[in-house]
Amino acid sequence: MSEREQRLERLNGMLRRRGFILPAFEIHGGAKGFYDFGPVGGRLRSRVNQAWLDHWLRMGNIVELSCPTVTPYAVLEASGHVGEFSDFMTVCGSCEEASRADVLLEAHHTNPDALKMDELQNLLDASKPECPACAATEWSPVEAQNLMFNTTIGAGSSGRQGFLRPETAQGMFTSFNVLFRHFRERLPFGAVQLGKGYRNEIAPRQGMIRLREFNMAELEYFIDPEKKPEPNLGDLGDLMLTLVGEGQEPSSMRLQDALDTGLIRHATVAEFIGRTHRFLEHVGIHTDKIRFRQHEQDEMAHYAVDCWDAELHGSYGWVECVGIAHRGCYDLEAHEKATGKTLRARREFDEPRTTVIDAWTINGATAGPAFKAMAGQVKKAVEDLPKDTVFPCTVIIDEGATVEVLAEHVKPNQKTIKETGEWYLPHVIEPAFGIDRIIWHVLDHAYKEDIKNDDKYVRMELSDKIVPVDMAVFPLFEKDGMGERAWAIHQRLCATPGLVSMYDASGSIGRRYARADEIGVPRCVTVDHQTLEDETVTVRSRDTGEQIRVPIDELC
RNA sequence: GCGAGCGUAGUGUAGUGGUUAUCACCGAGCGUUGCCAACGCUUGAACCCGGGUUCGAGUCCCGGCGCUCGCACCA
Repeated sequence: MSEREQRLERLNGMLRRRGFILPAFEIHGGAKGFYDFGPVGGRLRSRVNQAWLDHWLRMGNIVELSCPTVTPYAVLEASGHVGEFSDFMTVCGSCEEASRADVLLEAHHTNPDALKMDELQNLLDASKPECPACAATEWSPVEAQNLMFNTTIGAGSSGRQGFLRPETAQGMFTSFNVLFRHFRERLPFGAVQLGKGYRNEIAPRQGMIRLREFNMAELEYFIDPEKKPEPNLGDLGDLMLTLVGEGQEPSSMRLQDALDTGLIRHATVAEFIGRTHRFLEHVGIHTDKIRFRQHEQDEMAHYAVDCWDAELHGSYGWVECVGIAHRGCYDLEAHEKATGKTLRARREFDEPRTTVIDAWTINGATAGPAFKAMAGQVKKAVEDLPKDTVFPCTVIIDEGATVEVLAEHVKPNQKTIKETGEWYLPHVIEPAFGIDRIIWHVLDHAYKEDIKNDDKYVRMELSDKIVPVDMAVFPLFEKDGMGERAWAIHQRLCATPGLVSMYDASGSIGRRYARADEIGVPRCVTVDHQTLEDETVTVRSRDTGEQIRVPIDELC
């Protein structure tokens, strides 16, 4: 086993032992792809979440949403997830063998793979294929079976099919009109959401890297595709980043240069790459272990137009932890199509545009009875004819048919249309963060093994911004009133909003410092005899071991 | 999903069908100790689950679950 693998085993053991992250439901045999954040990790996770929220909310045009994790079938069908992630299954009523519905129906349809679920159901009911296992012809209702977790919304036969969401994004897209009103109809703006996402992975691996239930944090940032974003990135532009362009070797360059040379194709994408880098650095990711990699064309998800991943380097090599995707108008358009609702923003023209129409249209009173069902298409065709058309004439309508249009069917069409603006589908830039993967790398990067007295001495060099425990309070001994004094200080610290303290009185003082170092407590407060006399304590720093004496009142 | 290996206290482990399952760290209590994993005593805690073979199973067999790796899948 390599030294890297041994370190990984020691790290994993410590994370379990000290309550950072642990396999879930272990006393029942465990469940693949599910982890608990323990008594230490739970606080770490919420601190990282809060840091992430603060990071985006400071932009000033971002709001936070919280949408359900249970999502109706139709939403994810519209988004493309059902089609992209699903097979349709049905179970034999006799032998309970599961079969793919489209495969059963191959003899009854030229391309059953393309059918929607209800079409498959209808065809299955109509054609009654034989079960390949037992030749029975009774089938259970068709169900979508894929990487999304299935569930039923409501009871019994009145239940609707739904899924646990595979991403938080869709709830933000379906909320677009609410967001648009909230922001006084002015783009750009964004919505963020922190929450659980679910994917029924075939093979969860590598601990926290591939989970079935995971913490996601996504920003959907809506922009006007015709309005060029500010090409000057300001101080973000000076960030030196490791970038891996499509088909290229990694190279280090200024973010502004990457945008100016066209390596990064869109200024807002570049801006978010910079902001993402800052966030990762803020929570304690080592900047020399961050790189941004552009997706290959054939690698991009079904919705993406351009995509960069933030990859972090750790015990599992380079792992993608953030995806920054230019999704175009894919999602809003998809939900528009599926629902018939409008999900658009308004763009006012600098000058009102007037269109003068001086041509022909149909005369409804005569053309209606003459063309009946085709009248609508005839109208469209006639309105496309030039002004100098002479009737009667032959026009070609949509379906390729030709019709004879007489003079009595038409009348001159003269009008002036004034438009002050237009409705358009905004484009979306989406930074999507895998919080668990980021936390894993925060822990991996913070884990330090020093040698002390020939032993490995473990210290988590976590950022103060996200440490699970801010201070630990120790009585030198639990006697002469030192224990009571220390407990009172501990309670006072815990009563300070945003501060977490830990009390520890067991074992020698050195052992307690070691325990605190192992979970990354930045400062340890020790109550000794002098405390009882002058109300001061020693404060010892995690990374230097230095101690200073401070009055209790100045602790917080 | 397929194949291979593995599964013993909180952690790391020993255990070649036969006592009360080994050792270390660890946790808790007491004592000692005036600030960096100290020491002594006491104590806590495990054979993944289920079935089979056997007089007897941690050990052998079968199934499940979990872990690791490879392939496949996914992004």
